[in-house]
Amino acid sequence: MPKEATTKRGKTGKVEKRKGKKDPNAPKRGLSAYMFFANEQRENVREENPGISFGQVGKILGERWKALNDKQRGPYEAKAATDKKRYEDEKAAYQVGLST
DNA sequence: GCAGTGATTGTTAGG
DNA sequence: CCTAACAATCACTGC
Repeated sequence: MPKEATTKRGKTGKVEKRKGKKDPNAPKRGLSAYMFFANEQRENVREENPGISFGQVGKILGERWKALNDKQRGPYEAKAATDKKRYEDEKAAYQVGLST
């Protein structure tokens, strides 16, 4: 079941910006393909839709994201994977400080 | 060995 | 300052 549409926020509806800190270094994870995709589309989308609020851009961005083909998401996923590696570094260092 | 869980990431916009 | 839809993620953890 926990395989719904990935649109599951917490419980009350909060997803990001959690203040509760549980890890000492909190290695945070890497970004996601959408983050990189948005980084480029944000300029393009907002250009085609000047004056629109986030509600529009946000949704449009999401639609365009999937509108791309798997190969188009490739470069984005690639960045996501690269960023993930970046996180791996923190995680590694973060673990080192834990395993003592 | 398996399962799901939570935490996080970035955009824009406005009160 | 923060949240909200939009999407992916995916490493970590517990028995």
